[in-house]
Amino acid sequence: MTRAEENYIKTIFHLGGATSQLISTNAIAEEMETKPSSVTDMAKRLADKELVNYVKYQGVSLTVKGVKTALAIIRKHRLWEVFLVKKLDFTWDEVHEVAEQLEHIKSEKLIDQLDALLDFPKYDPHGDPIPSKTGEFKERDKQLLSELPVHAKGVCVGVKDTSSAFLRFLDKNKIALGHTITILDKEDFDDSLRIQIDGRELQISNQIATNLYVKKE
Amino acid sequence: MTRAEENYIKTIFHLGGATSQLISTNAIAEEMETKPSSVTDMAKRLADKELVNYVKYQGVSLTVKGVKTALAIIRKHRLWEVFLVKKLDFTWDEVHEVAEQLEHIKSEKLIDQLDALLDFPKYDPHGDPIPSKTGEFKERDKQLLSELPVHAKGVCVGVKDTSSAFLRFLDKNKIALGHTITILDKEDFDDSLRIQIDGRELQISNQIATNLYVKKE
DNA sequence: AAGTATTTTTAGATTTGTCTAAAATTTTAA
DNA sequence: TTAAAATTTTAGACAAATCTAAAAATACTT
Repeated sequence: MTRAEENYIKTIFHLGGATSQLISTNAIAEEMETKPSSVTDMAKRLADKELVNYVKYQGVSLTVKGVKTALAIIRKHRLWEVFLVKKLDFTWDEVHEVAEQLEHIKSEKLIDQLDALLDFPKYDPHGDPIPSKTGEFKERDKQLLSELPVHAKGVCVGVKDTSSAFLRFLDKNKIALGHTITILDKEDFDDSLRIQIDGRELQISNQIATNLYVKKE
Repeated sequence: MTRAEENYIKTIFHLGGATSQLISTNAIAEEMETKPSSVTDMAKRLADKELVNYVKYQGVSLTVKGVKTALAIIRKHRLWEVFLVKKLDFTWDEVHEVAEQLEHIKSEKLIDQLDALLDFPKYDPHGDPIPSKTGEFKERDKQLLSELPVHAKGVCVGVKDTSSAFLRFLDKNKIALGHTITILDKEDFDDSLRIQIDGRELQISNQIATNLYVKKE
């Protein structure tokens, strides 16, 4: 498996998951910041290797083998993210770029031992679940903060947007995974929220609330 | 810098160090298990980037910039080796292959933090010195065990051959870095040695003795 | 010093992954 | 339902890194 192939597989999983829904070459090209014609070329190569089903003019979906491959890469990516934050004091907005490189390192022992060093973490620094060695992968029970009714309480368990800008905003406002958030009030006009977190009161925009995952209490 | 370029720079340093001695394309090809014609191509590319001096039909040597690059890669390689052994329980014969991959990861913060996590180690698991961030690099004062006279004492500080076969031999015979070795006797016929190590007596061949570095006491 | 052997380079081909521009197909919409 | 718009594929080109086979340069040897 080449690095490029791995990146395509990961992107296809990101866009379509394990479903058989066909993902267009255009969508993949957009996500990977490349051209549709390049995607077509790669789609054929991946189909030859039985990692994807490719239907001309329709798109691609991952085969069982492709899903397995994708989960292995995601497992590596997220374990490395945990390592960077827990052991090397990276902030959660710094990890992605380096993990993108580390995820391609080939060594089963390396990943198994890293998993052990980190105490077999279940979630990465953004709250996303880490697939097990065998590819088990349970999406956490969660919902967007914006979907909670007034007076409801939830524990912050993840972020949808993982951009540096958003993550740094959260750091600046001391909003971190594990914190309990209570919705004090909703503003109909702009859908902004008044929340309580960590004993503080905060006014947050709808854009923030639609990118924060919470687990209802 | 591409991965291939980095590997060439590393090999040239390995064969010629920081000297201006020209290394033949043949020697490089042999070391890298590739063809001399491929080395010629790369030599031109590296010369374009001012990483090597290339003299047609004579060979290449590293420029100052090339040496700096080589030391940065070696620093990364050796720090990762320490990490694998100290944190992930790799044995010293398992680290090379994985470190070959990890040494190409690009992130200054990653290496700085890794260095700190490992407590700023001075030597890698094979006893080779780790260049500092600024490229400082002092070869340890050492000599081959085979060069020691009878009754001399030395501390084991490194290995010349880093093959799995040799390293596993050392493990099996409980010869490790830091152990004190005393030469009890030399056999003229085959240059084998009778040594004392860790309270035990051991007969070792000349081939072993010419691949073990000690620091005379 | 000339001729052979060795080393090194050049020329041309291959693979991977990418691109642009043009052709083919599918979708949308009047 | 047919023309226009959008999407997707093909064709041809390019760069990196490699190879083989042949040519060129250097080194050895008598």
